[in-house]
Amino acid sequence: MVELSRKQREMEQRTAEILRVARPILIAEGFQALSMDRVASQMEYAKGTIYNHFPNKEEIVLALAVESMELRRRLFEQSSHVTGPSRFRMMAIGAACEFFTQHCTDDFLVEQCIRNQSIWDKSSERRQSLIRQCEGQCMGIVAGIVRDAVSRNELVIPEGLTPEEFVFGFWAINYGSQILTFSSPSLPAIGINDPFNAIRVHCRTLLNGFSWQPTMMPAEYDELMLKLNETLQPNFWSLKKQQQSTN
Amino acid sequence: MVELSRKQREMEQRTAEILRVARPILIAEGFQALSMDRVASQMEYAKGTIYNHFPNKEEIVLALAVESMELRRRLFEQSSHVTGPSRFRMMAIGAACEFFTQHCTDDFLVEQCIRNQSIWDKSSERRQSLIRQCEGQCMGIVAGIVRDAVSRNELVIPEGLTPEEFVFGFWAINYGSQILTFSSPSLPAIGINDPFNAIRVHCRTLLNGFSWQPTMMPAEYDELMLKLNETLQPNFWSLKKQQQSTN
DNA sequence: GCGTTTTTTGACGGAACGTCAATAATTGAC
DNA sequence: GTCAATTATTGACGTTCCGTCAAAAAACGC
Repeated sequence: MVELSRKQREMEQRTAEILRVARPILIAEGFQALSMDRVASQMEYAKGTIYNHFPNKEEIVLALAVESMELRRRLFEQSSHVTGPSRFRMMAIGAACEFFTQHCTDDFLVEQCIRNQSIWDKSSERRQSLIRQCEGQCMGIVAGIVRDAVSRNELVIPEGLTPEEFVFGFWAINYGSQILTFSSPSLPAIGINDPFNAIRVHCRTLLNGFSWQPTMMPAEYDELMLKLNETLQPNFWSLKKQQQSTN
Repeated sequence: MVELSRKQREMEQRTAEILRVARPILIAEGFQALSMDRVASQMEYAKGTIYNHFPNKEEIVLALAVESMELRRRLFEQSSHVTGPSRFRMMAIGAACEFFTQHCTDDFLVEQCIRNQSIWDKSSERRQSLIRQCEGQCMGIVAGIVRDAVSRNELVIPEGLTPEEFVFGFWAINYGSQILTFSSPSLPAIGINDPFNAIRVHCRTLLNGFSWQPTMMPAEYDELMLKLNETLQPNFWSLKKQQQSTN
C-alpha cells in the first residue's frame, strides 16, 4: 500500500532524526548524558514517542554503533580493491585504519561505547546481530586478503594460526592503540609522543616479520603508505561524508 | 596520638571493607549496578557514612582500579627480575601479561571500567594521579628493559621511536587483544578460536622482527615461555593472593 | 556527669528510566 | 462531510538512584 509505505517512511525518517539528535550528545558528553528526556525535548516530541522507536537508550547507542561500524566496513571494502600484490592490499587496510583513527574519532568513540556488558545486555538480539555481522564482514575482508596472499605464495601463516587469528593480531594492535590513545591519561607524559607513528612501525615490522612479500625497508614502506593514502583518501572522505549525511 | 591513630585505623579498615563489598558487584554486574545504596545496605551502614569515605561512586571504582593496576605493576616488577638476556626479561613481561589476562580477568574488567570519560571526569585529581603513576611505573619497568637491551647491543630501536613508543606497540597488542577477547561477541564465530595463542605468535614475530637478540624459532620461543611460566607463576600466584587479602 | 565535638543517619530534592491511561489525530466506510 | 474505529502521541506517574544536610547519636575530654 502507498498509504502504509508513507507512514513507514515517516517513521523511518524520525528514527533517523532521533539518531541525528542523539549522536552529538553521546559523542560530546558520553553515554550517561544521553537521556531520553533530553532527546525528546530536543526533538519537540514527548518521551513516549521516542520509546515507540527505541525500547531503551541502549538501543539508540547500538543503532549509532551500527552506523559507525558500517563506515569502517566500507573503508575496508574500498581498501581491499587496491590493485597490486596482496601486501599492498593489506597495507591499504592499514591506511583505512589510520584514516578511521585520525579522521573518524567520533565513530570510534561510539564503537567503544558498546564494548560494555550493561549496554549489550539491554539491547535487542536483532541489533546485536547487525553488529556481529558487520564485525564479521570486516574480518572477512581482511582474512580474504590473507587467504589470497597464502594462495599466491606471498605469505606463509605460522603453523597453528587460522587466517582470522593471523588478522586478529593486527586488529588487536590497532584497536588497542586507538583505545590507549584516546583514553590513557596523558600518553606524552610517559614518553609516547607519536603513538600513531609507533603503530605504523610495529605493523611494518609485523608484516616483514611474517615475511609477507614483498618485504620492505622502512623508507619503501612509508613511501607506499603515502601513495596509498593519496590514492585512497579521496574515497575515504567521500564515504565519510556519505555516512554523515545519512545519520 | 594513640587515640587519633586508632580512629584512623578504623576509618581505613572501613574504607577497605567498602571496596571489598563493591568489587564483586562491579565485576559481576557492572558499573551501573554498583549503587551507593546497595553498598550501604550490604554493609549495614547508612548511605551518608559511605559518602564519608568516597565522595561518589566513581571514586570507589577508581580506588578498585588502583588495586588492580598495582597488581599488574607487581607482576611486571617480578618479571623484570628474571636473569638472562634482556629478551628473556621482555618475554617474562609477556608471561606476566598472559597471566594477568588469563588469571586476573576480574582485575582487567575493573581496569577497563575506568577508561571512560564520565568516570574519569567525576573523580578526584588525587586518585587520578595514583592511576597515572602506576601506569607510568609499568611503562618504566618495560622501557627500562628496552633501554638495557639497547645499551647491551641486543636491540636496535627503529629510527624515530623512543623506547616508550617501542613498548607502546606491545602494550597496544596485549591490551587490544584482551579487550577484544572479553568484549567481542563470539570471537570463535568469526574464526578466532585461540586469541591468546595468536597474540603470543604475534609478539614473537615482533620481537624477531625487531631482531631483538637472541632471535628464536617458534619452538625455542614456546619452550622458553614455558620455562618462564614455570619459574614465575608461583610468584605471580602469591602476588595475586596477596592482593586479594588486601582488598 | 556534662558540654563539646565528631560521626552517623535517613529523609529529601532532583534527575532519569520506562509505563500506560488518557487524549489527539488519522483513517476509511458510508 | 460525518463519525466510529484505529493508531499515534502525550506527559504524569511509580521507581530507582544520586548526593546533601539537618537532626540524632556517639565519642570525647574535663
